[in-house]
Amino acid sequence: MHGKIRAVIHVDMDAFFVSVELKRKKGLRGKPVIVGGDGDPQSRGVVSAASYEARRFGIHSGMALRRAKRLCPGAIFLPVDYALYEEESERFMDILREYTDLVESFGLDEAFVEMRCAPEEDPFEKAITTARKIKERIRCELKLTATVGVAPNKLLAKLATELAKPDGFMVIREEDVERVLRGLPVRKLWGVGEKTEKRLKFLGIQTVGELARTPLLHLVRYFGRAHGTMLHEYSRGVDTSPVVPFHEPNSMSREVTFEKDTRDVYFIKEVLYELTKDVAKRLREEGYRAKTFTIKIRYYDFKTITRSRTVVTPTDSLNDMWTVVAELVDRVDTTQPIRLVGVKASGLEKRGEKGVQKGFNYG
DNA sequence: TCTGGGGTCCTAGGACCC
DNA sequence: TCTGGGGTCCTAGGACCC
Repeated sequence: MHGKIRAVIHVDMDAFFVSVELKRKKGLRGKPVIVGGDGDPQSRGVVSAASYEARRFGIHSGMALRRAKRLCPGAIFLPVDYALYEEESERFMDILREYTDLVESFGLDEAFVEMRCAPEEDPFEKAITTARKIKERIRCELKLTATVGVAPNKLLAKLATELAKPDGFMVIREEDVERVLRGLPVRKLWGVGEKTEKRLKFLGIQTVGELARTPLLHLVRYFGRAHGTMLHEYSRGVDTSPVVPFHEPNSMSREVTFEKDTRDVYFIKEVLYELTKDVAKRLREEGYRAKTFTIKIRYYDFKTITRSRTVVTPTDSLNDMWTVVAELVDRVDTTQPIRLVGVKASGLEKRGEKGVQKGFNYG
């Protein structure tokens, strides 16, 4: 017994931040352009997006700007302009929402789309037709290119765009799944990052096909229940997660890396106060209260610690929050140079909604 | 080489309760 | 005197994603 075949579309904008910048700086087309940090390649920051010309030098997102500069001294570095990309992202999402309300944004430049389908319709054919229209409208109306994937679930739709980039279109049907996954390096699978790739390699597992042949019990033993089960399912192309248009936030945070490491406690407290202020402001703007507060400290050697405290009554008051945060700061070692500090509010509760009554007995 | 900032989810141990 | 099992919450750390 299985449900109706689904068809999920994944849309992924190509080199989004860079492409948006090129719309207002047409002279930079065809050049190695890098968007990241404050635009100064000597500052502490990373690449947020690189043009395909820059990628040819081995530059990719997440790379330190200093290193990118070394790899490609002639590259043009631009500061991140979130407000601009958000605006463009809105236009992108608006196009998608014209076809269905089942649009799940995933960052500014990606989204999953699922069509509602009448019983007599073929969801795959409907999705493919829609996907083509979407790609064309992004090209015409936004003057940007996107890669679009269509597959039976989110996992495979995202994999399709990954394989078809840039400016691509790829369909993975149920009958293609085994063939597509078999020879793929495990790193291409959603949820397999650097660490998991290393551990799998150590176990002699390099391809998704090999992963699929590994017994579930084996994987659970090595990676824990959740992760092991996930690896087992994903290696077979199995993913039942729905397209969810809206997620309630679980946390709100602000953090900042200093240009130079510091041991100045007063300075650290000042910065944390500003970050706390920002988080408090956001909580109030969006109508949440939080009951757990966490500070994060990253030392010069990248060792990172967190200290948190949960209060009984959720709050959005700066005074309450700062009282907790200041107390947490006193619990950390400030004799070693610090490169980053952060503040996080979690355990969020929508303002006006009382917490669920504890011990209430239904039925 | 030298590693952002904003998130998500999971694990593991201890406290506490029934 | 010794021994349960299940559940939830809290804290700290870690992997992963864009």
